Amino acid sequence: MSLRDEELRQAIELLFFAYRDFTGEADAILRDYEFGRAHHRVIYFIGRNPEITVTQLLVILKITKQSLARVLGQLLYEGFVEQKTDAADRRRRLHVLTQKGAELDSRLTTRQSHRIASAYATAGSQAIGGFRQILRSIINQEDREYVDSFFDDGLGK
Amino acid sequence: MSLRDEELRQAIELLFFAYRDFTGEADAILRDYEFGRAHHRVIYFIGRNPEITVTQLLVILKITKQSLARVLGQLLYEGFVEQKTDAADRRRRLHVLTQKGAELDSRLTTRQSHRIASAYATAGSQAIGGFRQILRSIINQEDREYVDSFFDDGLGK
DNA sequence: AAAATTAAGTCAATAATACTGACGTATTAT
DNA sequence: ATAATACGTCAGTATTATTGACTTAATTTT
Repeated sequence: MSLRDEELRQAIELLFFAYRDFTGEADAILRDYEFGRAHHRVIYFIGRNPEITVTQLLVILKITKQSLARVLGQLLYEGFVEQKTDAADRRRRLHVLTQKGAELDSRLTTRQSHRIASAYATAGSQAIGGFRQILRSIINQEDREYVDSFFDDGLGK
Repeated sequence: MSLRDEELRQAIELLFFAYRDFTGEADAILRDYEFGRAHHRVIYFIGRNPEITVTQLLVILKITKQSLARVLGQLLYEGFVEQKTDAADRRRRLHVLTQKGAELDSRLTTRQSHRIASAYATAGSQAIGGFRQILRSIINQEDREYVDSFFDDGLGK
């Protein structure tokens, strides 16, 4: 195996282990609520994009409507998410986190943020820039647009 | 939301999208074989660690024996993986890829490597270093040992 | 040599997450 | 009026994973 292949295999493994450990901590919290990773993603993206519609969630999450329906239905029923009709287009349902939902989002995100923050803390701003740049390059063009929407205007929405 | 929170949320999203798109391409190939991501991981780690035992696979993959049994059984049955008894300890089964398995591994890994290679190509060695350093920090202590075993001796095994 | 441990394989029952494909209804756009 | 969009829901299925228990074979410990 060439040095180059070895380098690339290492990157593959770094991504595998980092992603697994990164999500593992949140998974453990979710078990208390009898939620899975799918619930986490829905909560996360509603928290990140208040008043997001069903269609927008489907685009971001790239899951089928049926998968989303199950998860979103539970979150609505259990009061983590609230739905309201868009006054401008009454076909649309706008989704926001309730206080309960925001608390869970915060609990989950805090853990993951700490993990990132610790990694950032021991690294310089150059390393952080490299991390971000390379991850961004790995992402498909289509998804990059979403990511960039936060990158561009700094503080996001 | 503070600038710091925004920065950390961006990192969370970078990881989410990068990992999804990174695995998505391989998933598409696997569908042709009626295999899932679990099969990919088993093939990958057998390819990376020839003569690996069942127990070692369980430690790396952190799945249950039953989950592994199903996937590994299929791979053995369909001739992607071969098993031989360890002469030194005849309880152990050593696993290696067959030529067929090595070909699939190569097909999958080549795609993912290209994605990484493109990302690396436009970045400098500093950025690559930052990427690796931060991903490594995100990984749990226990798993870091495995990753480091390849880092340390440069070319690995 | 007997007892304990380890490695592997297998059983049954279950859960979470996702899929395909279709259909109905309300609302908005053409 | 007709077409398109947004949402919700149906039925049926697949994949990946879980827990917990048990057996067999081989090795290590006492």
